[in-house]
Amino acid sequence: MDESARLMTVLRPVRAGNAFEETVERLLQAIKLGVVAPGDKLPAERELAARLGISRVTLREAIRALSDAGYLDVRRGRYGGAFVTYVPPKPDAGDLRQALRKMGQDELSDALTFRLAVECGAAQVLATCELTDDRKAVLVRRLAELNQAGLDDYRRLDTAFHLSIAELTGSALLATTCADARSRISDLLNAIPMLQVNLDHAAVQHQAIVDAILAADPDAARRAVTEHLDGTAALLRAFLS
Amino acid sequence: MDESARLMTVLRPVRAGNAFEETVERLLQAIKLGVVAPGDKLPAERELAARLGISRVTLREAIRALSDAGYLDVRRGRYGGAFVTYVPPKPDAGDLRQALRKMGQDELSDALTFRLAVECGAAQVLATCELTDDRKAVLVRRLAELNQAGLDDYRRLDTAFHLSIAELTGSALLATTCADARSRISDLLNAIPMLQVNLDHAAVQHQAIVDAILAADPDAARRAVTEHLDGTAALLRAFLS
DNA sequence: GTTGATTGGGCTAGTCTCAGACCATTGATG
DNA sequence: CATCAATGGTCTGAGACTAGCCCAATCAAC
Repeated sequence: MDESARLMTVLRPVRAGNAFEETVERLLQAIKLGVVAPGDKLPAERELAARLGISRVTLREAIRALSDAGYLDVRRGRYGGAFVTYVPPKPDAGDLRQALRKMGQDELSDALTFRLAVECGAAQVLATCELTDDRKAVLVRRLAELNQAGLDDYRRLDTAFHLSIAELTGSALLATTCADARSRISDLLNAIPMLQVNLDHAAVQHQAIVDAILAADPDAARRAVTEHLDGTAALLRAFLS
Repeated sequence: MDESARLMTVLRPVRAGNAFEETVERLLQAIKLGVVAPGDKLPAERELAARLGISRVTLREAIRALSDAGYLDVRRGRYGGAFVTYVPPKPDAGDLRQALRKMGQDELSDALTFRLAVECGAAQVLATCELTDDRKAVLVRRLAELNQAGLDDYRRLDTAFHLSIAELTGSALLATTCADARSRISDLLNAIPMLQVNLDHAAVQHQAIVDAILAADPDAARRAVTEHLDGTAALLRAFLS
């Protein structure tokens, strides 16, 4: 709150861990957010190492760790690669309680507040842009895909829908930040039992978000996103008690 | 926009540079945001290295570079340390144009969008919280300090005011993100000539932001922040043309 | 003055990380 | 069946980074 708090904020660790650990986290983020869907493969090692700005040796250590942990299946030879084998565990109230306890109240609160702020910010910015028709089409298509999703694909397409909002603003920084915010709670979201009631609710809220953005009404967009995310947060907090 | 865009977002470089470069950036952020005011000193090397999670050797290289560049004055012995000598250059339209050109249209647009989203998000979250009296007091005090500021202190106290909004939400992630967003354009902001008209305008807008937060009106908070930041963005864009 | 605590300055041995080269495997293609 | 391009697997030497230690300078307190 005072000046020293700001020192803590800015003079925080420069690196979250060593190159290996950070690489594992990044790959895990790509896998758990469904950026590379189950059955798909990661880019080739040489290309991926270049994209991540690390050496092949370090990347391979990370891939090895994820392979050992059962997230990836690595195959050699042409048309080989690191294939994603991870499928999110079935939603389970017990797992959720355990994950919530492991995360800790403060960290959970921080993550939820962070997500609320950046997703609301992204939506209201998008509602302020003059969207081209094809951008509008992307948004509508993502919503349609989500609504047609089966239970197995729901979380992945839900993620895709939410991230699309940030991406469509055209700000890479904002897209990155929203992806980061979501990945911090993706395990929790995946563990929430999917009741038809909740899915119906979410569908209505998703539609409200899209309507507000297409209507260029930032206040409505803000309220719609807040209502949607507050619903999820309330669900999580209910399991915590 | 499509799936490959999301790959770019998530599989971005793990590290922005080597430890030395990242440390220089971090210290520069602390200096330019005024987290350590001119004349103040950084924490002792041993403590700072621990906070930043790097070795003293690397930290010293960074401090040496900033000392050579005229940002710091390093003194040995007890009560010594690395004292901040940097004072923001006088606002200058020519410098601003040069900085804007150097940054590039896309990067500028990204940074401005990012800042708008996260600061709006922070303000509306704060307007949704049930604020304790002392948190309200912090906000009001920061605003008062800013209003009493002379031209030399204005930018630093303006930064302090804006960052306080994010800090008061209690989310460290959000505070960090807002600090990052601001530091990306701090050089530009510092170069904007300070006309009394603009300062008066800003004061009214700052008051509107605080009023909306204290009134627990997130829509009003969102609009007030948007109006304020749009004003700054318009000023910058005017200089770019 | 002398002392002692605190601070920056510097050295070393060891670990992490990297770039680049080369090897081994695979499977579509001809 | 032979080819060959793409891919993972491996090694090496060089450079970056670290932890820990001790030295040198400074200045308030005694």
